[in-house]
Amino acid sequence: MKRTKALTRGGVAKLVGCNLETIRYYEKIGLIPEPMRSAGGHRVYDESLVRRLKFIRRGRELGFSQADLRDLLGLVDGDEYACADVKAMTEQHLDGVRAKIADLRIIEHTLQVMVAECADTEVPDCPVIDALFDDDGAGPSAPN
Amino acid sequence: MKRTKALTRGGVAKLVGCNLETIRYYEKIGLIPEPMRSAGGHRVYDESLVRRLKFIRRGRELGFSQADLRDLLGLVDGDEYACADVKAMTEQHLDGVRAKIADLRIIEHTLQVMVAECADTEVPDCPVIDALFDDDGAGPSAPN
DNA sequence: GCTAGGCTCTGTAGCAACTACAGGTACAAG
DNA sequence: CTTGTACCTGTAGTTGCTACAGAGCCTAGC
Repeated sequence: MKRTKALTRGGVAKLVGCNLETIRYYEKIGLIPEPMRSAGGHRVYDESLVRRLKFIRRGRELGFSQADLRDLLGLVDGDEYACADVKAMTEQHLDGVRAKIADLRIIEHTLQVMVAECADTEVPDCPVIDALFDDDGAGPSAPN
Repeated sequence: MKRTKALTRGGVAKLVGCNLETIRYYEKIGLIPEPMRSAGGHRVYDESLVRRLKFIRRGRELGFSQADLRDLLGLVDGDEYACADVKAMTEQHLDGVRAKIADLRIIEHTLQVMVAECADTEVPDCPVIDALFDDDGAGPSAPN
């Protein structure tokens, strides 16, 4: 009893919840394998690809880069992946996330101070503009 | 007494602390005006451009997009800018920064839990991988 | 069986925000 | 006057997608 009813790209996109072009893109960059084709050349997917795509999308949601995911999937694709490796990668990624949060908090604070200085009166100079012109080094380590 | 000793692009880059190609790029996208040229075609800058570039770099450090900066600079370039507008833009940006922080904190928490579940023993399944395969909706609103 | 429409195919270009390179020219120091 | 550095131009690469055009497939209704 095969219930797989020939998943199309659009169907997969709907199941996974991503843009259908994203699937072709992931194929191009090698995150997912090239699927079977119908007689007319249309892609035909199976459940395992949906699973893989969900893994990728979830990883992306959590901020893993394509390179990270390539590594993680490489481990998963192996017969037996090293749990310690996965943990190490995740911890490293976690460090990156924390660094980003720290940077953003500095930015938040700086912006907050800038806004707070605005008296909303008709002062000749805008404190926000002044703050932008004066580079007093309250910037994060790596912007964006 | 003019002390402006014909700033070159490299000199400006050094003063501002950015890549020299960035300057040409900002010129291309219209964030800075096209400068004077020497007889041989080399760009010649003055102090006002350095000031403008520092403004842009500082804004970028604080996470303002090019579009934001275009708007801010548009206000500054006007004879008299509306302080309230600047404040509104900054507040809006601040909201965005806070949203990003909130998202990253969710990610941080999720990753932390994933890592914590790793017992570092030889369990057959890796909890991190499992967590990535199971999409239980602990993702942020806007990834990246 | 046939047709209309919707889906999918391909390659390519675009977004942000830069960075880097190649091949050629200007300029400044010695 | 030569040499070496800095600059000039256009273009391509980065990450992570998204959108388009023009063609071809596929299927549901008749």
